[in-house]
Parts: sequence; C-alpha cells; structure tokens
Amino acid sequence: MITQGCCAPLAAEALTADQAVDLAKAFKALGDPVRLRLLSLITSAEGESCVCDLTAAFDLSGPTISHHLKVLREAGLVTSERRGTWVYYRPRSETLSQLSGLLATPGLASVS
Amino acid sequence: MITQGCCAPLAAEALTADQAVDLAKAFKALGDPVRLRLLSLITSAEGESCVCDLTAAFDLSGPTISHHLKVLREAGLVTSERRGTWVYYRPRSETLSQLSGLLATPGLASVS
DNA sequence: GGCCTATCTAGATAGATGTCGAATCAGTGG
DNA sequence: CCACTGATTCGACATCTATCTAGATAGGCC
Repeated sequence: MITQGCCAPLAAEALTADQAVDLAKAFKALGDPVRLRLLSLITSAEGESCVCDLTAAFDLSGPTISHHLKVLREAGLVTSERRGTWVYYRPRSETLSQLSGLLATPGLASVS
Repeated sequence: MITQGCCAPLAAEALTADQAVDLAKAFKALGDPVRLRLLSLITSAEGESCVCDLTAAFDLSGPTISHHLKVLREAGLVTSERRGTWVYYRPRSETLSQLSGLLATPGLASVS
C-alpha cells in the first residue's frame, strides 16, 4: 500500500527512496498484461466484477487468476468482498488517481 | 513502446489483450524503486539529467544504472542524447501523460 | 597515437515471478 | 451431514530479472 508520496507529480520534486519503494509496488502490480486487463475489466464494469466472470475472460487457470487478483489487492489497487458463494472485486479509485497524478505532466504545455 | 490504447481511461472501456501487453511493459518499467527514482530525478530536473549525476545518486554500480536506464528507454519513458563525453536523459511526456490518463478516474466524484 | 574518463555491453548468478495441479476453505442446498 | 460449486492456498518448476565483475566502445586531451 502507498502510504507516502501522496500527490505531487514526478516533475515537481524527486522521490525519496522510501516513497519509490512504496510506489514501485503499485506499478509493479500493473506491470503484467493479465493484471492490467483484470484491473481494466474490474474498473470498466459497473461498480464491481465477479471472479467467475474475470476467470472466464482469460485462458488461464483459476489459481493463476486468483494469484493476480491477490497481487492487485495487496498493491491497494482493488478491494474484494464475498457475498454468498461469489467474490466481487472493485477498484480503489484513491490509489488509481494517486498514481495518475504522479505521472501527470503539469508542464506539458511549457516543457518544450 | 506504446502504440495502441492511446487515451481512454481504464474506467471507460476494457483493454484488449494487445493493448494490455503494450501498456504493461511501460508499467513494468516503473515497477522498480530504482527506475522510479531515476525517472523522478530525470523528470524533476530542469529538462535533462546526466548519467554521471544519476549514478552518483545511488549506491549501485554504473552498469546497473545503465541497465535500468535502458529499460526506461525501451519502455518509451525517457530518451537519451550523447553530447561529447556525457549522455543526457530526458523524460518523454507524451508517454507519461498517456499512462496518467489511463489511470485517471473520471468518475471520482460520482463513483461513491 | 596513446591515455584517461564516461558509458554501455556481455556473461554469470542469486533471487523473484508466472503458471500449473492438488489440496483446502467457504457457502449452498439436498 | 454430505455433496457440490466457487475461490483461495500450497508446492513445484521454468522463466525472468537485478546485480555484479570484466571487457568493449566513444570521446576528449596531451
């Protein structure tokens, strides 16, 4: 989970080593095509997605999908909730917008 | 390099497998504390950074820094230019803002 | 040309990661 | 209580990655 390096974009000031360790965990979680697509499915669904639907969208075993979801969960990118037999995942928009803000290039118009 | 999945945020629509592969490469490059800090140093510097300064900021060998810079370069996150003895790196803001846009949560106010 | 410095490439190695099958846990319904 | 289904955990294995040392390449300077 990201506890530091809250909001300032990269361009504003350099990260400390500790901030970088935290943030890198989140980006590393995004650095796999399967996980990125899982997050994309979860985020673009209305509110939440069932693991059963997510698993069906890939040509991978259940345990593998479960592993990737765990990585996303531990990176703070999604949360999960069990309702009866099924487990539902939803995005954590705080984390997503935090990462988004970090990569934002405020000087886009003034850089060049 | 990212060639597809140009701009739409994750929440808008799910990624295709191909888009996910492309984008995951960029995020994977960000998924290492050293590389994230390198990018942060490069981006927060005025315009560009010399490899010599970057290497000095870490407790790592030159070749290791060079390797990480190569990963960032191949992910399209930075470009390099040799001027005389030294090599300078600068950020590619197009790529950064593209990734930023992908993670942006347009419905931040309306999600909850 | 020859030497020095800055950077990159090559090869090696220890550790991390993605994937699977098998086993386990959680909940539903007979 | 038992069987069944959905999801996770466990253990194993092949592959990838971060790091190093040693060597190569590029440019400046005497």
